[in-house]
Amino acid sequence: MTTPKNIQLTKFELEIMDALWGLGTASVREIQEHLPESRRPAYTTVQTIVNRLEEKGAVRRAKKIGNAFVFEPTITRKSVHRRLFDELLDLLGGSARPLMSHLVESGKVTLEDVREMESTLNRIEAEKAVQTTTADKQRKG
Amino acid sequence: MTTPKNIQLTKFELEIMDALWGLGTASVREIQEHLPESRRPAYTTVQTIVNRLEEKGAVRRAKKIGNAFVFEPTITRKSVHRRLFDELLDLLGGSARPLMSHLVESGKVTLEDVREMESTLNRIEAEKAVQTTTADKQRKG
DNA sequence: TAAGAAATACTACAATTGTAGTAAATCGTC
DNA sequence: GACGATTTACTACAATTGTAGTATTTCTTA
Repeated sequence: MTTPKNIQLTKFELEIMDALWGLGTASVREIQEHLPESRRPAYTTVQTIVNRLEEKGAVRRAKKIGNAFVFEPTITRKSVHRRLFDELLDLLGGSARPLMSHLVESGKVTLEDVREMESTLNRIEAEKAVQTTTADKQRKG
Repeated sequence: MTTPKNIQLTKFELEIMDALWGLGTASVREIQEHLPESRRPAYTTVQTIVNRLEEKGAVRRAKKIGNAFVFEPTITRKSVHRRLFDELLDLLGGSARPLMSHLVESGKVTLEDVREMESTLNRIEAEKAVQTTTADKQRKG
């Protein structure tokens, strides 16, 4: 990998990124218009944030159309979400349990979700087992 | 309830709160000494943060011992954690699924954890069913 | 009760963030 | 190629946050 991408994004910056991730690639104008009109900041405000995002290395100028730059994300939504998740996990003491309690208490998780989770875990376990077996064979043979 | 407790805490403020939650009740001095010595800020820095926490309504002066105030949290660790959790959930689009994927991918959740989660959910379902039945009876009776 | 220790109250200041205005460059079009 | 529209570049400023110093008050104890 080239850069560790340890980028800190503020809430507002995240919103802008979210718009950009949704659009794939966009000019400042497009980003601004893609924000919920309830609280849509001035054009130049969005411009400022996009510039800061560029400084932080979260977006880059992909090309120019007319006299406007078209920006694209240089970090994935997933990587950012994972970082946020990891940070929260860290705050909660590093253990997954409290997070799971919250999930259950929030009522946002169904039995089906959990069963899905369980089967994924089972699959992973099975894969690990296979790898172990293979390794054993190689050691022996 | 009296106050909505919609308190925004910064990372550092959270660290201070964490120390205070751990101690239960403490003076500025005690809080400072309870922080990891690797990055332990000046006494007056901690003092400033504690004052801001007081302004934000997250702590209160419980009493005075000698010439030092003893502070106590006015919000629970759990409520703050839940808020953080809800905010993250919101950022991830409000669905629990991505969070659960992250949990599995992080390798921090065991099959046992998930089974526990499942049984909790089952229990809740069962309780709901009972309540419904009771309500039915009451409607009928 | 006076001195020294400790705590508080108040002030300061730089970095970051939210928010936007203004001037200058550039583009499309008549 | 001049002009209006659009963009960008640059600047500004208040609020929040991290960080701590100094002055004043208050305790404790010799």
